[in-house]
Amino acid sequence: MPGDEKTQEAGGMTDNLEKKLEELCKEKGMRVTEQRRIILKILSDSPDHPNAEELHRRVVRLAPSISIATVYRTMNTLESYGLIERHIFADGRARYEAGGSEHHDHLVNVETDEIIEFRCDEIEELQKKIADEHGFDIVGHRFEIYVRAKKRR
Amino acid sequence: MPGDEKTQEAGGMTDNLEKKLEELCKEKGMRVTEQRRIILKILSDSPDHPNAEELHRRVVRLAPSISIATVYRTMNTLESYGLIERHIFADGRARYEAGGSEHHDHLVNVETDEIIEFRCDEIEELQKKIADEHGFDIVGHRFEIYVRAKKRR
DNA sequence: ATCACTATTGCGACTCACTCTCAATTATTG
DNA sequence: CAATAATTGAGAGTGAGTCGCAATAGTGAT
Ligand SMILES: [Mn+2]
Ligand SMILES: [Mn+2]
Ligand SMILES: [Zn+2]
Ligand SMILES: [Zn+2]
Repeated sequence: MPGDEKTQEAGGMTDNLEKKLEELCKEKGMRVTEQRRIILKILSDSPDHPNAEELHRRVVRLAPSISIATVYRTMNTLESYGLIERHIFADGRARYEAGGSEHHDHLVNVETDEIIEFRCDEIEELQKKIADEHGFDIVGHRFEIYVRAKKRR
Repeated sequence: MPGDEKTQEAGGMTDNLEKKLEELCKEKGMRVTEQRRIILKILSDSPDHPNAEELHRRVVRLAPSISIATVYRTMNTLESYGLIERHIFADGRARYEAGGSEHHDHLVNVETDEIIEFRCDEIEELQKKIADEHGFDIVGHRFEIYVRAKKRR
C-alpha cells in the first residue's frame, strides 16, 4: 500500500527517511553515523513535536552516550537539507518533527500544550494571493492557532 | 477626523495611548514615570517593529539615562495589559509595536527584513471555523508570510 | 581486514537575549 | 513637605543553543 502516508504509525515512514538520510549523506559527503540514524529514527517515531531536550531524553534511552549537542547539530544539518522541520511555538524553544508528511499547520492547546495538525487549502491559497498582490514570492510561512477547549454552554 | 486610524503618522495615536497609559496606571496602582511615557511614545511613533535594542537606541537619543532593562520591563508590563504587542519573527528576537491599531498579520521580506502589515478577513474567518471544528475556542494566533521580491519574468 | 583521511562526536566553555536582585530614586497621596 | 512603596539603573544571573578541540569512527582504497 504505497502512497498511504496519513499519520506517523510506528516505523511507517522510518525506512523511507533512513533511505533519504543515506542518499543525502552520500550526495553531500556526510557520514551516516549511528547517532544520526538513531536520532532521526526516534524523531520519526515521535507523533508529537519534541524539543531538543525531550528528543535527547528519548534518544538516550536507546543510546545513552549520545550527547545533546549532537541532537542540536543533527537537527540543524537535517533541517538545512529538508529532512526534518523546526517549529518555534509560543514557549520560544525549537521543536522538531520528521519531514516527509504533507504540509500542515498547527493548533496549540494552551492548556494541555498538545499540538494538533491541520491543513487548510483555502488559507494556503489566500496566502499566495496576498503575497502576489504585494509583489512578492512566498519563501515560507508560519501559522499557529492557540486554542483552549471550547467552553460548554 | 476621529476614527481615522489608518497608519501611524507621527503623534497620531500617541495622545490616545498616553491617556490609556495614565488610566492603566491609576487603575493598577502603577506609576506614570517619565521612562514609561517616553518609551511608549517612541514606540508609538515607530512605523516599523523594533526589537528591544533598537527601541532602546531610539529612546536614548531623547533620554540618555534610560536603561535597556527598563525597556524590557516596560514592554513586559505594557504587553500584559494590552497596550503594546510583541512579535517574534524568524530571527528569534522579540519585536514590539504599539497597540490600538486594528488586528493585522505580517509579511516579512527576508531579503530586506522589512515588515509589511496586511489584513485578511477570510483567513480570520477560516481560523474560527478550523478551531471550532476541532472543539476549541481561539485564544490567539500567529501568522507570518516570509517573502521575497517577485522574480521578474 | 587494515590504513589513511577527515567528518563527526562528547565535553565543557561560551554566547546572547532576556530576567533578576538590590540599593538608590521618584511618583503619589495627604 | 513627609511617608510610602513602586520603579529604576547597574550589573549579576539564566538558559537555550553554539563552538572549539581532542578523541573517535565512517569511508573508500588497498
Ligand atoms: Mn506538525
Ligand atoms: Mn504590525
Ligand atoms: Zn500552511
Ligand atoms: Zn490574524
